[in-house]
Amino acid sequence: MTKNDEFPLQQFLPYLLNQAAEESSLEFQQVYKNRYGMLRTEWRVLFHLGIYGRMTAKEIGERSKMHKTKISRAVQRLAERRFLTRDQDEKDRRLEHLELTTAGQAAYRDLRGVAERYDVKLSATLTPEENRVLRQALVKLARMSPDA
Amino acid sequence: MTKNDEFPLQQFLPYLLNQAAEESSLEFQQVYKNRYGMLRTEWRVLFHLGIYGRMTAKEIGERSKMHKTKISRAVQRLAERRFLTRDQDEKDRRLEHLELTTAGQAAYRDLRGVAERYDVKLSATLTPEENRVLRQALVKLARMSPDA
DNA sequence: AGTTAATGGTTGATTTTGTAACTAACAACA
DNA sequence: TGTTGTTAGTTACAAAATCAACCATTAACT
Repeated sequence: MTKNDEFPLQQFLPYLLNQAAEESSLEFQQVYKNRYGMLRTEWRVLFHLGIYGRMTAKEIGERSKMHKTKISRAVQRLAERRFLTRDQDEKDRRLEHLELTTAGQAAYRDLRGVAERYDVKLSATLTPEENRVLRQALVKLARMSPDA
Repeated sequence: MTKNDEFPLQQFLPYLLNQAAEESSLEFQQVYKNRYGMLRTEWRVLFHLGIYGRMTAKEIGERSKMHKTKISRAVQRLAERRFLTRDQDEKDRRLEHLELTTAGQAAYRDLRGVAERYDVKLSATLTPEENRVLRQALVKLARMSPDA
């Protein structure tokens, strides 16, 4: 009783996207986890600060679409480990400007290198067309602006 | 001090894939969560049984790449809610054959309809080329066989 | 048969996430 | 000034995922 023609689960986009996302994240995850004890939210915050420089938790939330509690906890852990500093805004004391420490910048540069090489490796499994169209389609699905 | 040219985070495949996966899963998640109180692992198990019929937890794990503890707990919850039955194999008493109940089949058919319509909706935001190439590339990245 | 290894599946402890309620600060406006 | 509403960020508690250790059973090998 093999009735495998009922629904193409492997073609269902949310399923397919999750499978591909999980699988393609594994190797990079090993690195930021083993090398710096970071979680996914933490490398994301780290990268935002590394790329865009000094910014507030709110701004990170707007760019990354992560929930503010995730960001709050990631910032806490990164601050404990001295990867970033928190600096209260003088005019609006609700705001905290976050900035990478030297150690944070070093970790960022290191992981950025890993990410760059890993992305090249992943891209190599796809044709040029697949690479181009894939990224384009993903951006649409994530409803993100292509640059940002 | 805006130094946003350092690393194209939005082009980093694991990041992009996760963003797209999360975003594109939200709407479907609302349905299986609100309508049946299911978790992601649970609808996945339900679908596997709905599509392929009677099978064991191990077989589900091989197809879905979910960890066995996730599957074990999903099966428990689905069994409690009478969406599936567990039937011990006579020859190898370690094995349990799982099968959807009538209620489980009804839930599967309902959710499958939702999934089909949702997939059409998602596809509609992409061009035909994007749809074709996207799925093709995702299958490669997920290291899955296209049909299954 | 008896011992050891491997397998299918479960459980418990810990970590991580999600949700909602919360605090402190600011804004708007009477 | 006082009241009400927002906003940035935190915290508390429940829900869920992770990881390793664990049974029970079967397989493999002597």
